[in-house]
Amino acid sequence: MRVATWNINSVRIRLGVIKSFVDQYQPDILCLQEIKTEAENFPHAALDNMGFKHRLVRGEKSYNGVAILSKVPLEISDQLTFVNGQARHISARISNGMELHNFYVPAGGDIADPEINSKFDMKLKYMEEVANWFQHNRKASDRIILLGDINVAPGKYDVWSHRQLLDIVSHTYMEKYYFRKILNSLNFIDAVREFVPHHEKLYSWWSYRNKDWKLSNKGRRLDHILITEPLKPYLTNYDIFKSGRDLASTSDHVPVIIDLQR
DNA sequence: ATGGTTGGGGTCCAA
Repeated sequence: MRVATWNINSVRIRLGVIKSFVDQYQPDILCLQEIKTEAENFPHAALDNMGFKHRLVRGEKSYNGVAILSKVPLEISDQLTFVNGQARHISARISNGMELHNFYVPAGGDIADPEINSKFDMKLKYMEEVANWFQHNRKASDRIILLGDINVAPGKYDVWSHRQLLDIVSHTYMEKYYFRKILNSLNFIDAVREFVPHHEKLYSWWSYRNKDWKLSNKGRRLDHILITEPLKPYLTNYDIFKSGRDLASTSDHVPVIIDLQR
């Protein structure tokens, strides 16, 4: 089973690039973040035509919003709301006993100080509540996938320059502390790093604000797929659709993919 | 130190 996560930065304007990705990678489950639409305006027909007969959508107007698109049946699970009422989480149970949690963690604004930037404060609190929820409501022996745009680059080699980004939101010690708390809540495994050594640079996002994203290559790994220990034996492959960043009118994030083989 | 770009909705906010 192939599972992918993609911050799509508006689902309605990206149907073309979603089709390109789906044709090339054939994911069984595609989790989207930042769909930027209310559920009633979600482009169900177009995604149904791409083979996703099962869809769970939690949207809001203009901002945020998440969706799970699937070729295999889904059963809606919790829709968690932390810190504020925003649409940043949706989850589903899959027939083989797995539970999938799709998150869009707050970006946190520009200033990395919770005292003067309420958005950064909200991000830290959000991550703390995610960690607490898993610790209290699930077990490390459960089969759980936690994925999405976590908006944290946790490792030195998850950013283009560790030194230059130490005080930049997404790579501060505070955010890395709470990322670690989420990992520790159920002993999650960072699936992609099972395949790529920690000293190799790896990104899933490149800003729009560069003339040539590939030339400057100032990327960060903000999108993650975490799995609990019972799923580790099934993890056979990963991919990051880096060339997708070159598609016309695409998101600033690219899809991150894993394969779980039965 | 600053500005660079994108999307949504509505003449600005969030990323």
